[in-house]
Amino acid sequence: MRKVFLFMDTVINKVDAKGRVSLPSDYRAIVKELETEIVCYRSLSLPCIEGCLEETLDKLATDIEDSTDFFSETQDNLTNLIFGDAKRFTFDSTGRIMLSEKLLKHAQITDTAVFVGKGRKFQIWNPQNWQKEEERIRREVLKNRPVLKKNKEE
Amino acid sequence: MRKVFLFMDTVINKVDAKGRVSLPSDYRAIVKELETEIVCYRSLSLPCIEGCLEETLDKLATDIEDSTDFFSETQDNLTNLIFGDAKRFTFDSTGRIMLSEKLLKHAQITDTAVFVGKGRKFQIWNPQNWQKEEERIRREVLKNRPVLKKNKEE
DNA sequence: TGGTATAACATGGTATTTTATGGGATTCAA
DNA sequence: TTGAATCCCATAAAATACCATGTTATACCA
Repeated sequence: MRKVFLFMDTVINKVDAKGRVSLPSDYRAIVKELETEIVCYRSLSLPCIEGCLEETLDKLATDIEDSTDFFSETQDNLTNLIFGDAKRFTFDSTGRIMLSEKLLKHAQITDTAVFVGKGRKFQIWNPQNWQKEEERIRREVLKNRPVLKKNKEE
Repeated sequence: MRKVFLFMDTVINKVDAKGRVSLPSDYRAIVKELETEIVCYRSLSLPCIEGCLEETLDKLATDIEDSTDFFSETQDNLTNLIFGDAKRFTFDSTGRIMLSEKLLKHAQITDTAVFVGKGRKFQIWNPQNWQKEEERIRREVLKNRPVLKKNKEE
């Protein structure tokens, strides 16, 4: 039994006419072992789909409760945006999930999708968009390398 | 049960046409005893593959979560770069892992690879590149030797 | 200490399994 | 009843497990 569960790697899969995509087998293994489900929602800031385990969203709910006021507009807005958008996605016997029109449109995905591991989360991108975004991030992080180091060493 | 786990030594192994390489047996022993897995990714600054234990990356994920905000751009950038590139590598009954095209290309490895221990991490190099890098490092350390000594004795 | 037996290892090759993906059948709901 | 969602089957390719062999390192004994 493994001890660590991380979404990793970058894999490109096809999206068929019905909107079906194979979830990367590594991701499936995590879902199965933890006996949980995948949840997907539109990224708040980027043109991509974001996914995580149900547990992770549960933790987020707690964090939002703890860090914002029950009656605050912030809490209202956040919870509406996130949980109003999120949805469970179970995969079939061949390992595919069916992404909704809403999600596909937001990420501008048509016939190909890129899964990008983010540790506790992952993202699903249009391949061209992801390529641009990756280049942007590399430039950004290399420029600010001291920041990365600082975080690591603390 | 041993108390110390360090990747050490420098081992040269062949890479076959499928990209298979024997993981040094010492490394395998660590993975087995800790009941964990190896994770590899492209070095951010050098033309080599870097590897560590899954636990190490898990700790990093936790550190990033703790030191940056769930919605922050910093967290986004970092996790994309690190976990998007990293991948689990399990070895078969004969002790081999299968390196991906992406990794081999980044490290300019074709038919031979050098494993270099780095303590908690290790690196995999193209033999010629490693030779040059080692010479560079030796020169560098000799140049700064007084500083090194000073630190030790204080 | 020297020599031999034994075990571990690296590595080439092959067999088996898993995975991605297209297509069709069945079920469900509006 | 029609469109959509779910399930099931088929297939090719890729990943993985397994087997065999020569070599090196280790353990053992005289």
